[in-house]
Amino acid sequence: MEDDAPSAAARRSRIQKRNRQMILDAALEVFSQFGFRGATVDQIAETAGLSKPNLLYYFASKEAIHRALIDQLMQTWLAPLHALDPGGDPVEELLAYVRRKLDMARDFPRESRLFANEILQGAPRIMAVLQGDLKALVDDKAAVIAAWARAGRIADLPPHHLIFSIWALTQHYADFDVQVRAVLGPGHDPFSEAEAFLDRLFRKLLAPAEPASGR
Amino acid sequence: MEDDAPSAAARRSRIQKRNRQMILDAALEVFSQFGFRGATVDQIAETAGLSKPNLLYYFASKEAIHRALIDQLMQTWLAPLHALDPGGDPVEELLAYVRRKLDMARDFPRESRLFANEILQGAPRIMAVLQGDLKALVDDKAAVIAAWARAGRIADLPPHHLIFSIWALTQHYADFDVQVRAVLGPGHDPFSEAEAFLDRLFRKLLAPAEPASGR
DNA sequence: GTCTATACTCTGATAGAC
DNA sequence: GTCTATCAGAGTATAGAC
Repeated sequence: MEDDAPSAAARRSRIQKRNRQMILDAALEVFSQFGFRGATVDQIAETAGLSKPNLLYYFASKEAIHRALIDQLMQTWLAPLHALDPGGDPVEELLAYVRRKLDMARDFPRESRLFANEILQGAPRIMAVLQGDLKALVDDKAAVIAAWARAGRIADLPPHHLIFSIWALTQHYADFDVQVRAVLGPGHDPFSEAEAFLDRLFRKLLAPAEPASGR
Repeated sequence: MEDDAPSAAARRSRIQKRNRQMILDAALEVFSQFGFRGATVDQIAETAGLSKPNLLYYFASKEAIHRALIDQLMQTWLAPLHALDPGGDPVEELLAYVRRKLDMARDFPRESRLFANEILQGAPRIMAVLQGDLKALVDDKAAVIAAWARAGRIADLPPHHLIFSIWALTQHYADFDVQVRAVLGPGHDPFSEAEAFLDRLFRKLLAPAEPASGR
């Protein structure tokens, strides 16, 4: 994506790696808040503590920084869903997935907002991934969930929309963080409250209509 | 917010009103996609079919257009929650609220994205509303929901987070529309599927632990 | 590798003719 | 009310000294 065979990353000095990482971190901060067009190289450079030309020594263009960030993001973004184990206990597997997604929202809110910004703008730079890798992964896991439902091990819900609901509910706490905090007021810990709430929500939602084992 | 007592709007000619509305519509299109900073006056003017100076004849600045849009938005944004009737049937009232919000997401996706963009950017222009009117309204309705829960008429869930979940799940279909469609693939109607799914989801979630009337 | 200086384009906004 | 022309400033990116 950026250089030739012997790997550009491998040839980088320690200071280069550190600066690249500082730039990417600063860019994440700025892009996630203002979107691609709303962000400026100046702002990123200042946040990174570098001069603008120096920043552009590391990345050829604003576009290149954004691409690097998005590429890096998409790799980790799909990981939690990937980990959904068809062999595990259905309810616990799905609840664990919810927890992983909520952990990501708490620990990487900027990544979540970067993604949200990209989608809001019509996903110009990641449409291919959405229609390709993401769709394939979701279809795959949706089939697993559908099989669980057919076996009566979880409620019979449309698997794709079930996955959407997990995304929506977890990412909301990252993307709409300021609104959540404004409405809750002080003295709340949104994410720990969300963890308990979402656990109850999905436990109740996923419970099969006729319990396999019951009271 | 913009002129003096005898109401600026009342004095406007038909053509002025029409142009103002065209500008606001174009601005909604552009701001909702790119956010405040990412949008350009040029782009709005072109979308509206006006020259840039002509557009700036109607609105003093880019900021003024955005403010007009946001003011207009916040009025309608709170209406669906306002309509939640403490005297109605709890489950049906909440399901009707979900349906209203989903209808808004389907019919006014740009408004939803404008709001999302504003929140993602830290809500600089609407923080006061969030902490003021919105919080007051949510606190009020949360008390209603809490009372329903205490009476055993719905499940005992944290009311604020229940409201957040309604926002998250409905707005997701507007804000992340391109992702939803990319993942579902062709031949789907996301909103009608969502309507059925969310109805089931909240019906199941809200069902009280021990049914008041039942089999 | 990093900086200063600068080229050049885009953007918000205004002046002034019609 | 609408347009052409234009300004000042911000924006991306590059040249070239160190």
